[in-house]
Amino acid sequence: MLHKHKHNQTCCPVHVTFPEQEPISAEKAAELEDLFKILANDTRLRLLHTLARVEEMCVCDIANAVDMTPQAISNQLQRLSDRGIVATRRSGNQIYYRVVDECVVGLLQKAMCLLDDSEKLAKV
Amino acid sequence: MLHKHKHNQTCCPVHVTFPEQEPISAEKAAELEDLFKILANDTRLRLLHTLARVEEMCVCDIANAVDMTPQAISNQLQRLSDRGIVATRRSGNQIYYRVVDECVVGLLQKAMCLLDDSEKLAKV
DNA sequence: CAACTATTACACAAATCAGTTTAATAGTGT
DNA sequence: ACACTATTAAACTGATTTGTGTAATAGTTG
Repeated sequence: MLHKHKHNQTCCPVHVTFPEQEPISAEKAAELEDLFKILANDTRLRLLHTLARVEEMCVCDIANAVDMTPQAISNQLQRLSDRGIVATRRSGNQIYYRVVDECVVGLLQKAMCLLDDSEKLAKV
Repeated sequence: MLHKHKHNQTCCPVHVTFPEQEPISAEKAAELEDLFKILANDTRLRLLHTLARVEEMCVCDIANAVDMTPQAISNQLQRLSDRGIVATRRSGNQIYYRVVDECVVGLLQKAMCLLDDSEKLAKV
């Protein structure tokens, strides 16, 4: 039952080790917590995934895309903007959001891939 | 100011796109949220990082390593165990924890790498 | 300026969460 | 059986978070 790794996965490494001997610093752990926290919300994840597939999109269009109110969307876009993950551009009445931190999207992509892997494993 | 990507980073892809045209499903977003949530806590991150560097470790040793009470540690280890990220083995009085989900550790490693990248960028 | 649209700001209520405290459980040694 | 250690369970508190409702702001159009 412990033979979890079939070596036919697309994301998971066979074995991960941390080369450094030192434990992670409390400061770095806090930074990591912040990073994961911003991704630990299904609304923000859907916003990010939506924005990652287009050049830019205005709030009401995003709200329609995820079927939520513009207020709720604006709340979360603000948080993504505060972290520098997305940025805005005003054009008339609309405010257009776009992804500027590709790294975070890369992390999201990796996480989605991991989930797919475990689903595959679960089906065996 | 928008030229963020210097192409000398170690983790961040230059540009990430999601090949699929469909938006992420609410169900998958919820799964992702759960995955990131478990990582969105500095205590759990320190536990994971500690465990990823050894074969296995008992609760009191982990508690010492991160300088917290065994009760607090046990709380979080339980949550990691519930998700199948770590597993336990009893030996006498001690209960030894070990990492069994290397994928999650891989995600942690990638996140740490991203943070290092942004620090490097910030210093420029 | 007035009416309208798009977005954000703010206060709020419900839910979730982390660490503490206290108590219970499991195993060891005498 | 008893004392002891290691770990977990359960209840509790304070803090954080999310979407909602309402109001405010910015821009457009007539």
